[in-house]
Amino acid sequence: MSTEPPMSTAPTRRTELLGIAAGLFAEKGFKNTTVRDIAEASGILSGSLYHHFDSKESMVDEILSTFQEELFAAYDAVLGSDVDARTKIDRAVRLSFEAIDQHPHEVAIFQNDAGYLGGFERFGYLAERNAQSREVWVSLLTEGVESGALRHDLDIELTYRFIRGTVWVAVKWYRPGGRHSHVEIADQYLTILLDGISTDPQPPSPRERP
Amino acid sequence: MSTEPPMSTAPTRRTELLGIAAGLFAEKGFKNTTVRDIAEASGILSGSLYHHFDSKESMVDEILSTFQEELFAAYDAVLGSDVDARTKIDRAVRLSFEAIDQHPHEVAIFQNDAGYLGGFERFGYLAERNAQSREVWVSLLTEGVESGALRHDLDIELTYRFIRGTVWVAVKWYRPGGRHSHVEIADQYLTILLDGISTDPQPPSPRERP
DNA sequence: TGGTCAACCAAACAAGTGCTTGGTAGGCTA
DNA sequence: TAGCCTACCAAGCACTTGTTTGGTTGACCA
Repeated sequence: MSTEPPMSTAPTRRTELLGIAAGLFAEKGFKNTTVRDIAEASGILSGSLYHHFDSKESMVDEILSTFQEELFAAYDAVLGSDVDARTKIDRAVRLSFEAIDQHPHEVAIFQNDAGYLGGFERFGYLAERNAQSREVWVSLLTEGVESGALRHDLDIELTYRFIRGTVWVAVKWYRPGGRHSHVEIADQYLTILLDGISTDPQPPSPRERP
Repeated sequence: MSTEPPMSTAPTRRTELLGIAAGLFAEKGFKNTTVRDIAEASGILSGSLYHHFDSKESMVDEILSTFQEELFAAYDAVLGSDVDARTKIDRAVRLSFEAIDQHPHEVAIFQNDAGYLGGFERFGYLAERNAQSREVWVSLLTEGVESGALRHDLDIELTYRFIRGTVWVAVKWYRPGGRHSHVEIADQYLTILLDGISTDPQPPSPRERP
């Protein structure tokens, strides 16, 4: 928004600094990260940051908006693809875990600081993206129920919230290169989400309580 | 820790202030809430808070430790109860959603600020409680698999993380007195968790990818 | 050789931060 | 009535915060 990002793929100092800032924001939170922290991690003084960015806020802004744009383009591609509902849900889940794998800092910042940042007018797009995400999932789940792939007694709103929560919270414990790849995690979650953890699946009628 | 809490059930000024602080911490985060915010919401000046507490940190400390003690006592009761594994899991899930209903501020603070606070020696018990929570769920799930109630191919560690994520993240959208009661939410989640959202449950073998 | 420019330094400023200090009003009790 | 205690005020201190300003360095280029 402020300075023109370069078209080349070579990382400029600007993008380098953004990466360092993203790591700190993700680790300690936006408010808890000082410009002096960012500067020190970059090997410069805090004032020098203002040669590249006009505020600390504009740093997160650029980090988040860039990421969100990419992410939602991917969601839209899934939503518009010509496959059955179950496959779309499968792909959307995998897409999310893949985003956590490839952009853990950005996801963490959004997960932890969207509430605080959303209070500023400048970050109004965060709430919009949130609504957009809801629409994507609700329409996927609705399509699934109507096509008969998903149980008819599903509360779509709640199901969406469950899925969203489980998927994105994973950024808190997932570590790239750790015990499970993001593909394995998506496999496991999809199995549980679609078929449950129980050995004796019961017909989709209200279960009795123990 | 500092001053003796009263035994009576009548809310003293101290507990009243703690409640106000908890609400602000939950809404804006610990670091983003100033002692002047708390004082203003309480109708006093910031310095007057230090008649009741010796630091802002000790306020969250008391808020969190009190809650955690209560919560884990309840978990221990479930773990030690003489019922089958599936019932225990059912109860543990319901217990968690009930905690969100009755202590939303405390849960939100733990959810949002445990990472930051955990860095201080004083809050080491947060990590301990985390480990304790893991042990509770891992033993519940293990018991479930061994008793044949749960699929034998479950990755217990991942399943625990999925459950924990879904349950506690609900504090971000759940509102007491809202569209769904915490009991209804627990019903829905247990249905999905145990039996899945799919209409045609497949045998617990590795599913093919689309 | 002189000019331009990105990248950075050194030093400061104003606002906000948690917390301290000395004092006071009013109720309770001996 | 005197003493004590809880709850608070008024004012400030030391420090941290994001940000600004004017200047410096070195690479590149005509």
